[in-house]
Amino acid sequence: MMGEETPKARKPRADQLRNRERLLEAAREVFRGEGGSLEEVARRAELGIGTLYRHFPTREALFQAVYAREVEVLERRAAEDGLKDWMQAVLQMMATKKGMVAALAPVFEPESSFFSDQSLRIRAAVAALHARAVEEGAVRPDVTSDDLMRVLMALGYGPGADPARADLLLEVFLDGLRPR
Amino acid sequence: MMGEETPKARKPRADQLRNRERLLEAAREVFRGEGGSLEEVARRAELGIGTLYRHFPTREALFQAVYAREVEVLERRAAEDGLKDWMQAVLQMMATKKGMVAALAPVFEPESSFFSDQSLRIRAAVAALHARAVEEGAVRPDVTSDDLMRVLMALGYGPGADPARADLLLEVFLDGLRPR
Amino acid sequence: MMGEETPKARKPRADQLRNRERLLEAAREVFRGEGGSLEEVARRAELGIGTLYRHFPTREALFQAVYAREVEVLERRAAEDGLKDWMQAVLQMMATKKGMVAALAPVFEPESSFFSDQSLRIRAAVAALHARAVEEGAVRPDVTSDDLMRVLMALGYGPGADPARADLLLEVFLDGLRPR
Amino acid sequence: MMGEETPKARKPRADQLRNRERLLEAAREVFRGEGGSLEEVARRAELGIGTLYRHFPTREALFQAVYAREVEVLERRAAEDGLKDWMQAVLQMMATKKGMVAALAPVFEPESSFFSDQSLRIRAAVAALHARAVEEGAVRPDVTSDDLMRVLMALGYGPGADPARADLLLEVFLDGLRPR
DNA sequence: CATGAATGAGGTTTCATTCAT
DNA sequence: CATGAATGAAACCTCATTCAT
Repeated sequence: MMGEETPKARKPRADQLRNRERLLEAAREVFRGEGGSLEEVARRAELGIGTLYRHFPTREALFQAVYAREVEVLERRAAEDGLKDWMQAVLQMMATKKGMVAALAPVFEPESSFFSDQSLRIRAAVAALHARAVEEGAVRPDVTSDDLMRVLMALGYGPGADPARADLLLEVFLDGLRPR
Repeated sequence: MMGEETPKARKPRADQLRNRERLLEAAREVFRGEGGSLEEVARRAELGIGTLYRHFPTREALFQAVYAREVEVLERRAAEDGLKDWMQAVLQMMATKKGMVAALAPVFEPESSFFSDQSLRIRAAVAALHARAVEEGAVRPDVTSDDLMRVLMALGYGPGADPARADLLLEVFLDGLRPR
Repeated sequence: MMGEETPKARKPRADQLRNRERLLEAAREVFRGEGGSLEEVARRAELGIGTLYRHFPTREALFQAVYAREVEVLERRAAEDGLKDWMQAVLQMMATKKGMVAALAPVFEPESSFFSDQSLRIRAAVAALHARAVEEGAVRPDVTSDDLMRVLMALGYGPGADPARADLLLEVFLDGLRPR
Repeated sequence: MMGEETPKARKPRADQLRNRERLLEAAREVFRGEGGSLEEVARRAELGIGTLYRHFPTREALFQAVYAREVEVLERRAAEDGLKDWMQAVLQMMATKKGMVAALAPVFEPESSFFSDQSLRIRAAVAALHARAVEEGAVRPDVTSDDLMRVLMALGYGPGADPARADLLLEVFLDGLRPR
């Protein structure tokens, strides 16, 4: 398979990391478009399917690896920003790095327990943000931190989501969030 | 297969329509629950797979037909209800008739041009609702009618959407929607 | 796939039974030789893999179907013959109809509960044979009816089994079986 | 991988043998339990798969090597024991060291010519045992030494074989073996 | 018209084997 | 020599679609 593209050249061992990157990059591209077979990921990375499986023994594992990094960034920013800034930043990232979006979706589906690690971490981060905002009176107390995530996911990812409108709708929502 | 149920009677005409209905109903049920093969649809409709294909020559065709149905209901209600009532009703329907949700998603994806007919009709309906609401001062004029659809999709369908929270979040949005 | 062999000819519906037979025959041949993929069975039957799966939705189902018939024959004869005659007959069948042999193996593996139906039936038949033989004083009472089956399996199927020797060894066993 | 266990030492020679042993031991364990990939063998031996292949260039080669080992033991005992003791011992070994059983099976399949070396040796050993037993009048002369092997294989390995019953059935057989 | 058997492409996964390091 | 990453053939299974009856 590879042989057809580089008849003689044999990939050296040190390329392992490189291959991993290739697979992740390919996976990012493929997962973007709803669906996508692992075979396609391998093909796009110009690697054998076996290689993919060596690096990521299950579909889930690949998924997680693709998105782990994105989630980390979000988590970090949650610690630094205020609620509004953070939400705006998230929308921004969603607009530009489409990969992250797909990443977050499963995180907030309670069923998917295998994402628990990342899920827990980011939820904790958002919970802190939320708590601060409630204290400051910027958020009605009957709206939970999970609600905030939901809205974010929806605005950035839901069907019909449009980055160009997301900011405005976020503002609308934040306006509505203030306790009456 | 069907022959066993209607041993003698060779119904001529109305059965056609009946079958179409059965198929649509079955498709709705099957598409609801994440996936489902056409074979399963046919089985549930107690019809042969061949019959399904006579009525709907591709999977897409069946999808569209199912979706047309739901959209009509929404359209009708849009003419009767006020904005808030309508939105609540839509959320309600989303919560109970999961099929509709899946149906609507493509409507707001601009790429899917084959849905254009229904898409245009419901958009027109919502536009009317929106116009009234803006006139009444219930909606900031910089929020478009498509934005309203987005919000609905988001609350009812987006990742992590939870019917139990949707009503509250809709209220928050509507609060935020009022011109300052 | 079939098309390549019979470019125009389309198999008529009535061939369904024929196909079933073809699959069973192919399975018998393939299963004979330790292992064998379902794909190979389909290939040998000159049918698509999908067809195989339509007829036998699981590997187990195919297995059972292949051997159900053989077991029936054994069962019938058990009712008619005496112990020695029956055992000789079984060895005879094992020697000629290799399929049956493979059939019986799982029957006497206690783990495979899915064969329980056939397993139970034939065991019952042998138990009756055994009971009669014990009464007649032809079989030591500490040898069970399952033991008898074991011996048969061993002589007819075990590694190195040789039909040409089986009769003699059976005789040896029967001699040994007499209560001292 | 191994490097981590032996950080500095570059053992020159004896390690080779050691590795071979480790691989054989691991293979024995793995082959025991129905299947098992070569990768698993290597892992269990705490060696690289490449190393495995250096020692045993094909799966078959490994199999044979494992088998040779077991057969040697049997051969040695055949020289020391009497027939009954030896047969009991074999059954004993079969019950505890399942690996050996799988190993022996091919020996008595006349098709597998590659096992000929070991096959010949053990056959010779059994032939000697058999000859002695015939002389002593313990074995009907029309029963061959291969027959003895067959029975043994079958009782210990055939379908439905049960170590708990094997001893009794062996006794039955030996009883039957006595010339009338 | 209705039926459902047949098809095979395509997805997932495993594993023996090769080869650069 | 030892290593293990890479490979891809091959197994398993599902499902949209076609077509003879």
